[in-house]
Amino acid sequence: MNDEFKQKVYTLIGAIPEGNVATYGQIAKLAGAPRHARAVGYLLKHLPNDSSLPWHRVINSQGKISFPVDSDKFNSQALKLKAEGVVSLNGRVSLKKYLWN
DNA sequence: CGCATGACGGCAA
DNA sequence: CTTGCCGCCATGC
Repeated sequence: MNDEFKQKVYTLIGAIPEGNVATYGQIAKLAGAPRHARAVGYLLKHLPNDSSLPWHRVINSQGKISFPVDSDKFNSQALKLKAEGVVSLNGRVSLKKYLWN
């Protein structure tokens, strides 16, 4: 994985305004690598704790959080999204909230 | 180099 | 709406 890709992904995620969300696929595509949705997931997973990126605004194409519904990760992300006005009933996000569609 | 894994995506049943 | 399967790709062993 090249730095170029990383940088773009980080930039794109950082560019997501509050109240909006984007999917892994969209991020990957806009980063110039259409089939790298999983690579994006990899990057987020290995994100440094001190990173200020709004990773919680990145969800999967099903409009849901990519974590088991009862996990801690899920709860924390759902909480953040809720705090930003993104309706996430049982992990679901309104389609209107997507930034790039 | 081969094989398994995963914060994914799309499609069929 | 729920499952299952398969394609895709970076990583780690």
